Amino acid sequence: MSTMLEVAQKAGVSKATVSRVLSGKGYVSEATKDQVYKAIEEAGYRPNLLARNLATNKSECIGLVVTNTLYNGSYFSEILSQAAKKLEDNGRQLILVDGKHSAQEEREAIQFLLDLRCDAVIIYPRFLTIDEMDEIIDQHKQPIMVVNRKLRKHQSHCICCDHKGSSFLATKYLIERGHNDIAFITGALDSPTAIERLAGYKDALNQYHIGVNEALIVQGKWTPDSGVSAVEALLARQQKVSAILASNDEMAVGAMKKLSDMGISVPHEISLLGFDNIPTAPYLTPALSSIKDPVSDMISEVISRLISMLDGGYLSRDNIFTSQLLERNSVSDGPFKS
Amino acid sequence: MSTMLEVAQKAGVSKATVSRVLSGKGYVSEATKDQVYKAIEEAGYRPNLLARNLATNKSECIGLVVTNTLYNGSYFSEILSQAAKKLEDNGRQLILVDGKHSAQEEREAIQFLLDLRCDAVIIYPRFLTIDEMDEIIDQHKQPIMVVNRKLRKHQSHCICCDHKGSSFLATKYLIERGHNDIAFITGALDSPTAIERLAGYKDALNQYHIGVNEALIVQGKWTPDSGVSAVEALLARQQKVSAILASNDEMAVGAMKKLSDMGISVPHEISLLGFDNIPTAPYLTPALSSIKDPVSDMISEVISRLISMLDGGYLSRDNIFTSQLLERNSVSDGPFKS
DNA sequence: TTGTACGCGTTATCAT
DNA sequence: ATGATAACGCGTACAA
Repeated sequence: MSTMLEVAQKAGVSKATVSRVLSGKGYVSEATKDQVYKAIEEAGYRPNLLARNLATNKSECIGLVVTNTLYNGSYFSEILSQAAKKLEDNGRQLILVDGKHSAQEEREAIQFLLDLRCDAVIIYPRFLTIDEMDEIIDQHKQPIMVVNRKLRKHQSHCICCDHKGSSFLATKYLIERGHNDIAFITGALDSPTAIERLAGYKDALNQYHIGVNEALIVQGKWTPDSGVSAVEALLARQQKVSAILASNDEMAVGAMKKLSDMGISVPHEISLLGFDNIPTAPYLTPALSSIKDPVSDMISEVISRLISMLDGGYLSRDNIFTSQLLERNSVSDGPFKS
Repeated sequence: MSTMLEVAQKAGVSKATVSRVLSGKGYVSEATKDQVYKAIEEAGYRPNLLARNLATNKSECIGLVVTNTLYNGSYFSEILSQAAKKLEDNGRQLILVDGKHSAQEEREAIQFLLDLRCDAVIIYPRFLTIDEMDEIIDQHKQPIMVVNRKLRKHQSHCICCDHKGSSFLATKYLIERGHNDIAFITGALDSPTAIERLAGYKDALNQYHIGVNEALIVQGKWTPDSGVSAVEALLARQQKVSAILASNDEMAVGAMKKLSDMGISVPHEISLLGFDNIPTAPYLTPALSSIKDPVSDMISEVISRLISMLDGGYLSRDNIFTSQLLERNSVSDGPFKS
């Protein structure tokens, strides 16, 4: 690992000059510039980012915290893909660290990124509460953006979408197609998203004067397997069911698997809806792709915002993604039979 | 951002003492220890990792480079999940950076990680050649481990598995069930993995004296959509087909979608196999889950090795994962009908 | 047991 | 246009 000093000596100049050549800041003659470049080449020199970042207190990279329980989600790769691509265009590096599985560890992950002097950090939280995050944002100078949670205090530091509204629309869609007995598979209920989607379902039923039948609501855990179990539980309850709305695609896939094992052809005898739009799900039934995954859109938006904060001035929009997503989430018709 | 110096002053001691308290190295009396901790608390002090790493030339974290074209793969989340969990137990941080989409950029990603002084870096390469990687490993002191590629020179720095063998077994499985007209959907042929799987297919056919019919081989691109296209291409060729082997699950899913659109029930009229074992695929047909994804196993193994290199001495096993995987890849029976 | 002083590799502010 | 030199925040011999 050769240092700047070695390069300087090889080139017969001072450290300062080498630094100028590398940064492009300050005047330096073409002649010495060439010498320096040659010396860099010869020495196989690489700037030490730690030293540079220590001196400048910047790092040209932004951090992302995701709890590793979410790594399993099929849409997770989509998130990363989005984020990396967007940042790439901006010349910054995305670095991902694991939020593990507790509020404390999510906190530490954020700290780790900040301790590395990331220019900003994005968190897709799972355990931290809104108030905790508001507090964390207060305590740090670097921008900290929160995805999929509506903060109380720092509204411009978060971005979220209307899960309740989407769920409402999905339910409404089924109702309008003549379904009165719509079962609902929830996500894990420690998740705000799960709760909101459940609320949207209930709202729609109430609004159409159908009424909520608790026996039609079964608790899932976001996984395909829990979708299978959910259908089993549903059957055990002996309820009449003409449609099932699952809180995400993976559970919908599991549910469909179970139904199909029992000889029930999904697109015909029963309607089945999921959210998210994971890569392989569209091939299961067109109905599944009718609602787009909002998460990657949120990531995309948050990065745009971050970039303009870091590069441009400090404009602080309020979070407004809700209405746009609601619009997009309108359910398409598709070859649906009830 | 308070510094160590501030803490020292608050506690009425020197920087060195604070440093000792934090690191646990060297003697320090309980009394001053308490004072220091109190001062740390009051100041809300956080060690600056850049400074620390710069001074020690270590970082307690290891880097992972994955080309973002692979982010889309459904098994990608599995890789991360594995890696993060394993490292978590070891008290290290995993940081992921994007290898983007060229050899040059993969190179830069590795450099970035090294420049950050990661203790080691793992690369799941897509564009770098074996020789280039051997050279990179030569040039750096930090361990650089390569996944899914067999290096020429640094055999102990890579880990791979026998894609050809797996493919051979899968093909053999179909042959033994009476199939003589087995179509094969390749992956993108710029991928060594794709080529090896194709080779395994051909070997099996030859070994059983069935002979390779080029008209039954159709080129895919790893995606579900390309699986659909592949089946379409196959049909256009008017060949007799009783089974299809796809080079990964996503293409298998696409293929099944197409077949099912045409009214062909997959488990009955035709056999369909994929690799990988992605989360939602098992629900499509049991056949798809018959061959396990080797990638996350490789990652897991490489991390184990890395940990013993970093923590323990420098034992250098040769890469030997092949045989184990071959064993595991044996195809299960499942409700398969030909 | 604690403090001093120097080094880690850069950047940045002065002079020159 | 270029060169000293002081930060940046921390670790660590060495001395006390």
